[in-house]
Amino acid sequence: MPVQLSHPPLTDVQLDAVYGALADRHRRLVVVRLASSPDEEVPCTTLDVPGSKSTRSYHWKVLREAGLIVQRSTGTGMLLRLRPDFEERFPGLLDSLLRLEGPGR
Amino acid sequence: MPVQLSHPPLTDVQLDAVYGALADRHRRLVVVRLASSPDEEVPCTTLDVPGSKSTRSYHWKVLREAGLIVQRSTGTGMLLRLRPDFEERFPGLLDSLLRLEGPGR
DNA sequence: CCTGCGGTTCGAAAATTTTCGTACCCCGTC
DNA sequence: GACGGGGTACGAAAATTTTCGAACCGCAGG
Repeated sequence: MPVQLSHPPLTDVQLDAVYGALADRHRRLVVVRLASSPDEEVPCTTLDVPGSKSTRSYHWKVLREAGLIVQRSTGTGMLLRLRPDFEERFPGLLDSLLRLEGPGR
Repeated sequence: MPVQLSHPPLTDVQLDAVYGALADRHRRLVVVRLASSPDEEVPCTTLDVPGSKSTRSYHWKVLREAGLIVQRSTGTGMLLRLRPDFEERFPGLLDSLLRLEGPGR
């Protein structure tokens, strides 16, 4: 089995988790990057998150469990993209983030 | 001296601190409450934050240092209000919070 | 088939956040 | 002026988050 990645139902995700996930600058910048092309799947190797590979993996998990991203394995590498239904669950939250920390900030 | 409460210049406040402060539901609800009447000073005794008095005091401090609130002592009790220049520093962030957790949610 | 690369998970250690008690302060009241 | 109510600051303990290494897995290439 290609490793089970838990993407919780968004109805289970609480604001605590979302704000908690966004309380880290590197994670915030990942979200901003993904949001800049919401339909694109981005290889996680291209994302600027410091630390060992287990640390990076931990950050993807935090973002996943906050409902912010979808993570898909391609055997040879991981792809991340913005979770498309996030906006529906927490409308406006991402807009607000992008306005504060979007391109050019 | 009536106890020195540190209200940092908003330019010093980072988004990390703001999202961190909002990662706690009780603190979020305080902000929502204060935002419901932004010019009003609310006695902190009326706010629903559980814990001992030092714990409550700690939460005010977190909110203060995130630039979210202004805290004023009246000798006989503390008054809190929304920090008026917060919106200017982090435009849209409060709106987003209120939309998600405002009255009736 | 073996090896290397890119990943996850687990467990432990480190760092940070949260909680509380205690000591202390200010103010109003008796 | 002593007392009590409402607060902050500090220090220690508890809880949570973050980091890392080690063990492991799947796939692509030689």
